[in-house]
Amino acid sequence: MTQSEENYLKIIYHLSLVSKTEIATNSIAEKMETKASSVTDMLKKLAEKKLVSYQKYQGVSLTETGLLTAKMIVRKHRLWEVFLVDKLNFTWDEVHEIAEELEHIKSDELIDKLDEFLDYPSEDPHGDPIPDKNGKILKIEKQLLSDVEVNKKCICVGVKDSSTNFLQYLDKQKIALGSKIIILEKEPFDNSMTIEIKKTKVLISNKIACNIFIKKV
Amino acid sequence: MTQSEENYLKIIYHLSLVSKTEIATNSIAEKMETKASSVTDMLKKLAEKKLVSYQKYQGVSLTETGLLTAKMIVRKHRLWEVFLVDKLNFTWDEVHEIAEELEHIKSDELIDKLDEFLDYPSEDPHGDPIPDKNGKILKIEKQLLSDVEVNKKCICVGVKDSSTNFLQYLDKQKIALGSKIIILEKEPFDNSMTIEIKKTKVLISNKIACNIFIKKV
DNA sequence: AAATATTTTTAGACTAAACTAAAAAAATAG
DNA sequence: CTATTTTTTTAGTTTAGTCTAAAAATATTT
Repeated sequence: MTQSEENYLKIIYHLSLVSKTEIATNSIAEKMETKASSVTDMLKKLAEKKLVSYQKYQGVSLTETGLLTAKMIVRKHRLWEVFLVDKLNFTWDEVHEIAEELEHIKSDELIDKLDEFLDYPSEDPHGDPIPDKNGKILKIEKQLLSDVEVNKKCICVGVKDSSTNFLQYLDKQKIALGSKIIILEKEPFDNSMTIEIKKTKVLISNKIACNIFIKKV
Repeated sequence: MTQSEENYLKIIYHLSLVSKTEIATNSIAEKMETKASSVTDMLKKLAEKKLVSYQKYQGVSLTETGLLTAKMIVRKHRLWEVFLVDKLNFTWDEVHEIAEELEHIKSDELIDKLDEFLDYPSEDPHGDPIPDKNGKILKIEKQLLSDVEVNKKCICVGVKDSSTNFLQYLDKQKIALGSKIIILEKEPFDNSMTIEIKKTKVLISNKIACNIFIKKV
C-alpha cells in the first residue's frame, strides 16, 4: 500500500461521511488537488485491490476492507495529533500537516504502543473521534453552536473546520475545547451572535458559529 | 529532497565514517541493496544538487551541505529510536526499521520538540551518538571488548553491529548498555573469552567480542 | 427531445527511481 | 606491459503517479 493509495482512501472515507451516495471523481480530485484523470487511474487501481467498488461514470464507495483501512489511517493521524499536542506541546493549529506524514508510518505495534502511551484517547485535539484498533468509533453527541437558543449554556466539544486560519481565530477569541459558552444574544438579520466566553462578551458571525460543535449543559 | 535521496546521503555518510577515501559506487549499491547503475544515476543527481562531490569513476564524498544534511537524518533516526525505547517500551532490537521510516518526516520543529521531550539525549539505544541541531557529535570514548586484557573490568557502552540477531543474542546473555563486565579468561587459540556478567560466567566468541564497545573502569 | 454543458474516461506523454545489457574505464595478474 | 577481470557508466526499459488533450458518457437547459 503506497502513501498515495492511502491518501485516496482517506479522502474517499471523509467524503463518504458527508455524502451517503457514491463519491464523484471530481470531488476526490478537488480534495486531492489533482486532476480528474489521475483520480480515474487510481480508482481503477483501488478497485483492482478490492478496496473500493467502482463503476465507470458512477462514482466510488469503499468496500468493507477499504473502510477499515481508511479508518486505520484516520486512527493513526489522530493519535499522532494527540501526541504532538499533549506530549510535544504543539498547538492545535500546527499539527495537521505533520500528522499527514506520520499517518503513513507502517507498524501496527507502533500505533498500539502509541495508543497506550497516550492512555487510549477517544478524541483528537480538534474533538474528532479516534477509531479504536477494530475501527469502532465512539459517536460523540454534539450540535452546532449556530443552532443553540439564546440564554442557553454549552461547552465547545469540537470544530467542523480544522484549518489553521479558523483555529487561530478561535485562539484569539479564547475559544478552546472545553470552553464554557453562554449565548447572550442572536441577531435575526445575519444570525450573528453575542456569546460570553471566559467572562468576556464576544460577537461572532454565523459562519463562525456554524463551524463550532458544542454540547449543551 | 526525496526519501531515496536521503537514504543515499545517509549511507554515504556511514561509509565515510569508516573509509577516509572516496566512496565507491559498488559499496553504496551493496548497502542500498540496489544495482550500481542506479547508484550512478543518483550520484549525478546529488552532485547536481551540490550534496556530494562526484567525479566519474572516482567515487563520491559528501560536501559540507551534504554532510550536514546526512547528520540531520542520523539525528532524526536516533532521536526517534530513543523515543521508541524510552517512551513506547520497544526493545533495542525492534526500533531500527521503524526509525528508518520516521527519520524522513519533514519538520525541524518536530525534531527540536522531540529532542526537548526526550531531555536532549546524547546517545541512542545502541550507544551511538546523536548529533545536535548544529551537527555537532560528542565523541564517545570507547574500545572493543576484544581488546581488553584479562582481569580488567569494563562497562558496555555500545554495539558495533545493531542487527536484530546480534542484539537478541546479547539480550539472551543479559548484556545491555551499562552492563558491568569482568574479563575472566582469554583463549589464545581462537581469542574467545570467558566474562562475568551479572554474577554469571559466559563464554563468548571473538566475533562477539569484536562487536561490543566498552569503557574501562 | 434535441442541444449544450459538465463530468468522466481514454490515450499518450512525462518524471523519478529503479532495472538489464552492453560499453568504457580502471585495477589486477601474468 | 599486455591481457584479463572488475568496476563503473551509458543506453534503453519499466513502473507508479502524475499531466494534457481529446473522446465519451451523463446531466442540464431550453
